[in-house]
Amino acid sequence: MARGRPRKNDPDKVLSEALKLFWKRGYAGTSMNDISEVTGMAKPGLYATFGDKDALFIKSLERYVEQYGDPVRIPFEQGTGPFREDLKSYLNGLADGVTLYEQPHGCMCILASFDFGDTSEPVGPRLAALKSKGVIALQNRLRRAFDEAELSPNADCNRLLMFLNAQIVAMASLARTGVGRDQLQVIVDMALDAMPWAENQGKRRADEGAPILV
Amino acid sequence: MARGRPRKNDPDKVLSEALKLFWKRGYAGTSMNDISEVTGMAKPGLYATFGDKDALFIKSLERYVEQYGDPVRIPFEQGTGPFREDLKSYLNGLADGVTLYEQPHGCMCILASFDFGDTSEPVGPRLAALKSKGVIALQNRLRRAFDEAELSPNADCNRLLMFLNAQIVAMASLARTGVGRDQLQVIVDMALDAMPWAENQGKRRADEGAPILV
DNA sequence: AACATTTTATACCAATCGGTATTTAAACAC
DNA sequence: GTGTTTAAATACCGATTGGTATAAAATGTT
Repeated sequence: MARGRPRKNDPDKVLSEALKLFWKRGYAGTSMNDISEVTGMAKPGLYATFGDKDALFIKSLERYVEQYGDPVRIPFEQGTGPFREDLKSYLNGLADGVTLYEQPHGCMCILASFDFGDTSEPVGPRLAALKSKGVIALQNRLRRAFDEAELSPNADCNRLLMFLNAQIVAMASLARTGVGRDQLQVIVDMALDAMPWAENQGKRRADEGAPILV
Repeated sequence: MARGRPRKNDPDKVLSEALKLFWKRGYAGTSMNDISEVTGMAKPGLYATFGDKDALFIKSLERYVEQYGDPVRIPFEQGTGPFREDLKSYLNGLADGVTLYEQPHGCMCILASFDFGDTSEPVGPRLAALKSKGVIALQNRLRRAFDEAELSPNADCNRLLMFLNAQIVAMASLARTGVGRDQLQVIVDMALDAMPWAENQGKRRADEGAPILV
């Protein structure tokens, strides 16, 4: 065993609880005293273990992405199934992620983006990097689906990227403001139906022709 | 003229500048000292004129909606033109509104929703009422377009309401995180193209058939 | 000029913020 | 046992927060 007085608090658990506090109440709404009380680790211990508040917040963000984002994003990015199924799972997974865990809900990264820009040091740049992982995953999977002819030859991947990203941001934001999982399902379904699937891959409603968002 | 020492600061101008500060830096990020410094009205004057910080914030929210929301929403709700044109003007007006004025951009109501829920007194309920004005306008105009057969008979107005609201929330949130006006145009155009317009009203791209979001 | 009225300006309050110095407790090495 | 090492706990720091007591300045009224 290591020398010295043994730790009372597992830093991993402390970080996990700090994450939840920041996620729930935001950066400004969460004080180091709050974190100390909830985790049981006294303030000097927090500072010795994680650095200052900014550093703890950044570590919380990274942990958030690792714990709640990666398990949904990575299978999507590497998905081999039909793109429509991969995208469906991804969007449903995200809808779950922004509604099922903490209250109030939402995405911690988007919440943080409202407080910090993408530039203000030291949180901004780190946050921008984390957010870009999602956009890049979407971009890669979208491009692959296009190359494999799962999308219409007329599809514009850049515009679709923007559109899908918008649906994701909307779900996260709406969840934060109290909209429930069932309402997010409407967004998921409409986004899927609105995609320009290749002719032979289309699974559109059979009872009619052109209009999609019905 | 009224008795007593004349006012140095016009309360209307003070409120207008307080609004901009809250819009730019959020509730927690804006102190009464900040507002005092920027407006030139000393703190006791602020409290005597507007009440406490919550009251000033609520008045700022109402002023924001009145000054930046109503001029875009009311013409849309009462619009008599083709629905597609009214909606196009509305979405473009909102895209302008969340990018052209303050930096960082976004919608002050949605920003406030991230800090306060729709329930926490005293801001939450007032905020929910302001936000509902937008949803109700959308609902009314959508219903009218459906009744006037500008939308497909198969259209589900409740789902379309959710979808359009999502696009608006997405634009506001993305603008807050730094996305520019030109990128929001993609969302506007795609939302318009994705709507289930009635056959004779459709103004879809002529070069192809079914897929819409291209 | 003297008073009443209203708003200004200064200074101040307790509470909380992020962050730290200092002491005490609990382990291992010898 | 006596050190040494590591972490916990208490108390504290200056700065800032939302909010206010108090007094001075500027007007109209008499």
